[in-house]
Amino acid sequence: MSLNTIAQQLKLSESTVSRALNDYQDISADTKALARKTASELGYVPNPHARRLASGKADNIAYVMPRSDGQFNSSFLVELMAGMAGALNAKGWDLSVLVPDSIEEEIEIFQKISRTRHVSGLIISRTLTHDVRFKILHELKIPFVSHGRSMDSGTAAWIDVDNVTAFYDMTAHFIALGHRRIAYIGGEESYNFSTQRARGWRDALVQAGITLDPALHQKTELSYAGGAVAMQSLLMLPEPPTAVCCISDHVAIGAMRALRDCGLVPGREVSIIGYDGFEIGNWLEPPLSTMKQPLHSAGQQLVEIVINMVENGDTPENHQKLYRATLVRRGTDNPPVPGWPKRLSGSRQGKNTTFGGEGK
Amino acid sequence: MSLNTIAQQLKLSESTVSRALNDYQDISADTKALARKTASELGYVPNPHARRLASGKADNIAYVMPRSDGQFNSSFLVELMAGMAGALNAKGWDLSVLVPDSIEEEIEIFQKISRTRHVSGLIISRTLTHDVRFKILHELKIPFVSHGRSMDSGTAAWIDVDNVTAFYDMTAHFIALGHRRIAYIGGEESYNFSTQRARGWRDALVQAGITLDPALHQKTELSYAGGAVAMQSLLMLPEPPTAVCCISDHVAIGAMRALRDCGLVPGREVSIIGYDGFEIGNWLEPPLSTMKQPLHSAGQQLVEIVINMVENGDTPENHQKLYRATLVRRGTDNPPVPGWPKRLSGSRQGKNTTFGGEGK
DNA sequence: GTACTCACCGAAAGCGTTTTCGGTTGACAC
DNA sequence: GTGTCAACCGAAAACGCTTTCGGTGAGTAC
Repeated sequence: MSLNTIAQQLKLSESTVSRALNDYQDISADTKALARKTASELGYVPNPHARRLASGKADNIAYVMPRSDGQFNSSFLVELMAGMAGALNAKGWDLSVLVPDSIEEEIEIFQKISRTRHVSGLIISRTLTHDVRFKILHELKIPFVSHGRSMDSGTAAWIDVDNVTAFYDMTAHFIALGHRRIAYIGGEESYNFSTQRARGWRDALVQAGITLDPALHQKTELSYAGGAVAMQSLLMLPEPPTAVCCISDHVAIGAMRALRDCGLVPGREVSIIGYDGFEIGNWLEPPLSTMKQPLHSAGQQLVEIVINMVENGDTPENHQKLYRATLVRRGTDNPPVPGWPKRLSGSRQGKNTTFGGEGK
Repeated sequence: MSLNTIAQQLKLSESTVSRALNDYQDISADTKALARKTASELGYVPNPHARRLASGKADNIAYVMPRSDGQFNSSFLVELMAGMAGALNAKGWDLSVLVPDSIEEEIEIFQKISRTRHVSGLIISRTLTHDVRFKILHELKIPFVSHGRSMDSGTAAWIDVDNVTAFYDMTAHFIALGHRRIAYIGGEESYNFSTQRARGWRDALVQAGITLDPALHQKTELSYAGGAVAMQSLLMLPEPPTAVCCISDHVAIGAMRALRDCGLVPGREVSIIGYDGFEIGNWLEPPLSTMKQPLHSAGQQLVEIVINMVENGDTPENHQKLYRATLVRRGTDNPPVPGWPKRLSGSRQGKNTTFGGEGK
């Protein structure tokens, strides 16, 4: 079941069979056909380790799975990875995953890869606003593409959803519905997408001539609980918002809970739009409006980019692509209602003021 | 940066250095120390391909990711994979993922692995009641462990949650609350866990001397929409149930929606318990009661088992382990209320009778 | 007939390890 | 002094493939 087997059977040399199978130019068409035929008859599959050792190519790419830091629920990962695996499989490459515990460990892994080259390309995600990984990977000369930009992504390859436009659109949609007092619940500035989304929101308000109220910009933990806390703060304001842009569906779901706990109905007194397009939102009461991004194809594109960089030496800078998220209207985006806002602060109406439940 | 480099620097032979680094018995302690020291000074990392080619060992394991067939939302995968990656990393092994499109492709991959041995062990999941993979992997002599049992899992290695007991406990809990008319929403019998969970439900009812009503056993698609449809059918019964055991949190969430659409409150007229322990359930209205299983440690155990089988040749049969799911009471499990059940069939109260939304 | 080209193939040198097998020491016993 | 034995190390053969380089033979040109 090695090259040798085929070579003997065909009375050819190993090298000829090897080149025939790899479609070299200096092998006759007849020989190629013959080699391929007997190879498939014998069920020959080249030994990947030998191949990789000899060629110096690893033929696989690794995806750096975001650390589960409690900040994110990453159910979108599965779809993304399915996209990657599909595209890789078409090439016969492997997908391996790395789950570093800390940024230090992550960097160690990078250094190891750069030494042994046992991984030909890398996909990173969850980029920080300032992200050292771009510099490090560049220096180590490891081909990589990022899912998400960064201040440091410079000439690197990346694909990213257009966060600014997405939140601009979301906010503009609220404005078109008649809202004027529109809040934004986001996360720490360390995450790049967080600042971008805030910018989209701000731009739309400015564009519409609405004066910015800093109190309407909430920064919170990116979790259910974080969304709930932030919404609670908003409701305690002298003049609460009539619409809220949420950085993620999870935050939005937490915010919905805070509304209900104050006796309000999400999408009536206070409209809400989330972000991620999770299917679950469609099964809430009322169904959560959201922005959806195409994850499966994003996964595919990511690997295609890395493969191009590895095989053809493509310039990373030529692979920077922004794609667009689309609004999915469900039940929580509606025109403002009369009689709201009214002042809630002082009169604690919440039936439940602690959030987080049994948590994880 | 190869063995050779170290050998020259130390004026030793490559083979000596190799054995020193691999802790062979026939190398003096001094030499070992020396080799290790300069290896780490030079930042030497052995080339995995060469190592694997020479040793014939792959030092990695692959996880067969369930096909995304729309039947499942697999947000639990991330936690499971994080557990695997952590345990593997401790050993210096790699984790790769396979995402076959069909069972045929999956089997092809298995055969390829058995030929090239480029994967030393396998983890499969989402086992079917009758699952050919057990036989195939056994014949191909690929070390593997399954997350979930099957009728065919026989002497294979597996770890699994005790589905029967979990649903027995769930049902018994309902009975203790005073319910007598308890339904079960499950999936096709082809999934093994589906039949097991149904059995737990049935056993508890029989044990309590409650006569089984076949109409209370709903089989549906394992999705939000499936849960909604099944619950709707239950509500149309001459005598609807007062409590429902759901095979998954997703199904339970769909069922909650169907209840609300009929003007009912989940956990009041009809109690509901789901399964999976998803964090999201805590943020629904009312919060969904559920059963929780420890996924992170399951991932760890899975890889530990495979590694033991690969390295020590452990007998698979000695690695069969059942762990227990625990009830998480939140808001949807309550005693029955007076005035219910009442007959709904005929008087269509649903404000929304189509389910699925824009979903996929 | 010589020279040159071109298409095709084989020989052989890697790739960086592991692992077997044998050989060289020195110590110790008799 | 010979033999024995253990401790330690080196030589060299794998592992299965890729890739360079050179060589053969047929064809074409003159």
